[in-house]
Amino acid sequence: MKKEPGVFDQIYEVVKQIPRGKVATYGQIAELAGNRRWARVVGYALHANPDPANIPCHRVVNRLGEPSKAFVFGGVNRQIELLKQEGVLFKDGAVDLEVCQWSTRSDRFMD
DNA sequence: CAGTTGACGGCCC
DNA sequence: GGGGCCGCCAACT
Repeated sequence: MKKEPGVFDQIYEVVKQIPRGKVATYGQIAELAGNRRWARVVGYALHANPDPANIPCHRVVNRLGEPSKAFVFGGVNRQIELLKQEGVLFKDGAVDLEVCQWSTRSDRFMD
C-alpha cells in the first residue's frame, strides 16, 4: 500500500533539496513543487513536518526572509542561530535573501 | 460529505 | 508608507 506522493511529499522533496547555508521561500518552494499557488499548502506541509530530521524546515522562510512565529521549535532565535551556523547571512533578524536565497540555477553556477 | 483552517503571496485601498 | 483583503489548493476536523 503505497501512498501516492501528494502535494506534501513534493514539497518535502524540494525542501530536502535545499543546500546547507541557503534558504528558500515558501513561494519558491511552492513553485518548485509544481505550483506557486501552493504557498499556503507549503506552510501547511512544513507545519506538518512529518520528518524534521530530513526536512530542514528551518531553512524555509517567508518571502521576507524571516522565520514565522510558529516556527518556534525552541525559539525563533534558535532558528536564526542555526542558519547562521550554516553560513547564512542575516540582516537584523532576517535572512539576507539577496545572498542566501536558494536558487536552483545559481546552485549550478556555484561550482 | 462539507466546512474551516493554514509556518503565504500578491494586489488593492 | 502602512494595513487589509482576497485568492489558491490541500489537509484536517
